[in-house]
Amino acid sequence: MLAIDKLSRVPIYEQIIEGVQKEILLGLMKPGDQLPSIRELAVNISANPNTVQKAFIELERRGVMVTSPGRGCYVSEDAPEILKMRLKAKLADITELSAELAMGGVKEEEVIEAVKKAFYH
Amino acid sequence: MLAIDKLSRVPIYEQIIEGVQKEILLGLMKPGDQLPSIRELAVNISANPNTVQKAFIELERRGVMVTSPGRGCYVSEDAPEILKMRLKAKLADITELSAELAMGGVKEEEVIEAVKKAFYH
Amino acid sequence: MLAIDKLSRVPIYEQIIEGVQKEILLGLMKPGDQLPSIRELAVNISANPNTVQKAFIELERRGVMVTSPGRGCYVSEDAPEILKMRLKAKLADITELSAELAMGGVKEEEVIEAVKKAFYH
Amino acid sequence: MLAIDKLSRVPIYEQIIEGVQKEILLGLMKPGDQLPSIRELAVNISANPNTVQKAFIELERRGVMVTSPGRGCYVSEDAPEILKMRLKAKLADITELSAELAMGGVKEEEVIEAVKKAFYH
DNA sequence: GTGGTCTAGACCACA
DNA sequence: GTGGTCTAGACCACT
Repeated sequence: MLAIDKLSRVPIYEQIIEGVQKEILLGLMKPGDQLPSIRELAVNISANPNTVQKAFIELERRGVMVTSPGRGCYVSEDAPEILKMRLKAKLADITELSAELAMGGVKEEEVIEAVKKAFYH
Repeated sequence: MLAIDKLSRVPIYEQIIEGVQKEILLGLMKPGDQLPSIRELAVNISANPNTVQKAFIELERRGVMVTSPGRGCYVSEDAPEILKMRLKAKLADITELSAELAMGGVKEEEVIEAVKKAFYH
Repeated sequence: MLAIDKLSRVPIYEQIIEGVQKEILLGLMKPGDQLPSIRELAVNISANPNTVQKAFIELERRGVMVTSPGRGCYVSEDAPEILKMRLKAKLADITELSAELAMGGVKEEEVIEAVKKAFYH
Repeated sequence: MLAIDKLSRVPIYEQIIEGVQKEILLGLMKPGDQLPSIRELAVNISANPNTVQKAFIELERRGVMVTSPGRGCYVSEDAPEILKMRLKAKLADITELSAELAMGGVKEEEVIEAVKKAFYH
């Protein structure tokens, strides 16, 4: 069940996207699994079906799910691979953030420390 | 001179804030230095004065600049220190991003590698 | 045996129609041949009988098959001829698509090349 | 001014996409040009702003336009090139359609004739 | 039941 | 003024 924070500045539809992707990455959902229907999920998180659909459209665009009108939405075969690729692309964000910190005089050790905190936790 | 990308999705006023802070962090502007006037800067980057003012108000709120009504805006004495504090707070972002990568199976070494790229570059 | 892609955005009933017509055009089914029963086909492609029936109704409407209540469905005598007529109507689609390409500056030779690829292949 | 057929089975938002792309391909709109605002266009074609936005989101995803929140939407620099690439990709559709016709016994000359009709018209 | 499209109308942040 | 998000509720085609 997705955790949605309606007060967050992060749009609901993005939270849905992140939530679904996380479930797949964690193996809670596997390729071929059927996702909850748009209406059902909308009720569950008390959001509007249009908002859920917006998230699903983006997930399909990313190749993470396939939707078959009239039948439902399914986790795509390539979903895990695609998501791992997307994650690796985020390493560039780490580099960018680090560069910003480096520019401001933060020591390399401090940054690496911050990274390790995530892994030994 | 600030580099503003008008087609970016990053709000212009944020780009101004970031730009000014960067100049201070790099030592291009020092405490006591006078900033360009709102109208002057607005013309330079062909933006709306209201937009520039919004950025200046936020910079003052952060304690990075002080406004002396009728005389202009100046980099505050504590600006460099304040900005370095703000930077360190971003270490939490690094940890958060790393945790996300860790969850997806990215190896710690890969993340540290990405950090080092920023420092040995 | 019909090949149905349940994840396709093409409605299943259309896939059935296309599949049957293709078999007739290829001569795999001839006028007078009996088609599988609705229930049988539904089981074979694991689809809903209603879906199969919808396809059969349309095939009958097109004059490609005839239903003999209680005895089954058969390929009509005129099926091959009717299907060839329908195919020729698709030449208009080719013209329309070509016009679109022409408008965008694609050379006539390139389009003809694309056509030949289908015939010398 | 875009021509929208509300009775068409083609969704309005797709008609908008096609219409905008056509204007760019024909050179009626050039890179850097500002598109009508979502609300303005919605009024012009008497459609809902949400519908127009759906079209614009897709156009941006294709790299044909860039949108700058608060400022408006602009034809991207690469728009003409991108659209020409997309057109060439449609040559595959021509081949596919031709293959279907070939399978049904349509002569190559007839298909080429249909292509020429689009160019000598 | 499912997803796909559309309308009407609201509120927000940004320029 | 602009675009971005969201809700409520409708109608359609497909299964």
